[in-house]
Amino acid sequence: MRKAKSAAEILQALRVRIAQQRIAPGAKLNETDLAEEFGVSRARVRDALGALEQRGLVERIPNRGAVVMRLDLSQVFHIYEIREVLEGLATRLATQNTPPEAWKEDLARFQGPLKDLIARGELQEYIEHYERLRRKITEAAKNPVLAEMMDTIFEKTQVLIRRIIILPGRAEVGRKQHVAMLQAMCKGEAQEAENIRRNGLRSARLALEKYQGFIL
Amino acid sequence: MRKAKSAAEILQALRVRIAQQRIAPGAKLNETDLAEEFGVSRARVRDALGALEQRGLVERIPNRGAVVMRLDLSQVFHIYEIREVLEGLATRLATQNTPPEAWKEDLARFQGPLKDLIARGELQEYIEHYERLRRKITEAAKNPVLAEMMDTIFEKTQVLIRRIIILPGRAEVGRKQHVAMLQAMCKGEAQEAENIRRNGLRSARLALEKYQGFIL
DNA sequence: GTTTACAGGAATGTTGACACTTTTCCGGGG
DNA sequence: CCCCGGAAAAGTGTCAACATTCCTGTAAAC
Repeated sequence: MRKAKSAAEILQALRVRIAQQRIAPGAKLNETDLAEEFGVSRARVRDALGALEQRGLVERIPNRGAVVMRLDLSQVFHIYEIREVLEGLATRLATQNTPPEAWKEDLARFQGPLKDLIARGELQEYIEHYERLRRKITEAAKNPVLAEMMDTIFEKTQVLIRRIIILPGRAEVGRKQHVAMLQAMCKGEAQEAENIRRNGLRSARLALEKYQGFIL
Repeated sequence: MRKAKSAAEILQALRVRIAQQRIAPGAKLNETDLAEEFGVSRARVRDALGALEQRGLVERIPNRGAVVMRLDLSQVFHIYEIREVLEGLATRLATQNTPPEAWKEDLARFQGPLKDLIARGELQEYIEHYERLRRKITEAAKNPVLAEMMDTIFEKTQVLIRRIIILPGRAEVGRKQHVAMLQAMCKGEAQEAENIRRNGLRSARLALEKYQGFIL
């Protein structure tokens, strides 16, 4: 029984657990157990579960409790179609709002060190750099509503990144696309950067489609 | 005290009330009153308020209750930036998923009768046709996740449509853009339709920017 | 051996009461 | 007249107990 936490903290804790698959898809969330673990009353846990339900991370079946949402393939494609346009928009806005020099160091990182990382198969570290750039772009877009939407939709498929990136040649393809995108951003070509980002996510979706049997 | 309703029904009822501004922005939602009105316990109302909070329709201030979210101008622009790409995507998907003939009758309606409607100032009826087409496109896109997102983001600015449409010449401009979009859809040119829809929403945003003093 | 009925247990849904915070109202003082 | 306590009222946050539903295991019947 840990220290008592607020409802928001419980929500956040469960979000990362689900994103990291520390709770498996389809697993049941026991209200009583969670209440005891977090040191709060069941009502608080229920609030958090309600929020998770609204975010589409769990499904609540009447009288049977909350289970972690299990996403089927079609849903994943739907999400990737949306990510295509949302992240494209974020890229364009970030390019427009930021002086081009700001992306120089990111470009250098993706051209040099990260290439070696991928070659050596250090994918976990590569993922961390990828997510860092993604956050930087999201913030630079300066659109809180967009940031919120991207978060809620991204966390649904976060678990898939690790599986996509190990597909044959996929990591290197993604890196090259990021280099091209960052080059456009360094030149201040917002529209071009948006197009590149969109194409990048579309190719990721197509790779998913091709290898779907190996992923789900 | 009406008939007892489920939590989902209360949520829906409050959603439409807020969308129609039957509850003014900034107004406080009294839990006890709502519970009595809907004939349910306060806990149910609290669940519904929690859902509204997650959707960004109300803001909950500790120990002071839930107030209807009051959207400032910057937020409106942020939302329109997102609508631009989301509705553009929906238009492209709808065009790809549907035989071109399906849009013929909509095109005819926007070319003929609706032009007269606008000329006669029957804006309310025009809005209804507009929203009907919008729903049809959303469904034809066959992407439930996208539909859900468009709904949640659209309902935040729904109240503004009536104010934008009365701007000088705005209704007619919007109609012409819809005609152009539907012509592209009738020819099966999905990419072109997406671009037209995006430009249409951008021009609406610019009109908002220009006349912001008259609207908020 | 399989199936069905039933009882016990476990988990969720619901309610009402209680504690705490904020607001309001009233009276006194400056 | 205005302003400042302070107590009462109203409203929200929290909790624990109760009701209901669902799952499990056992035993009997076919």
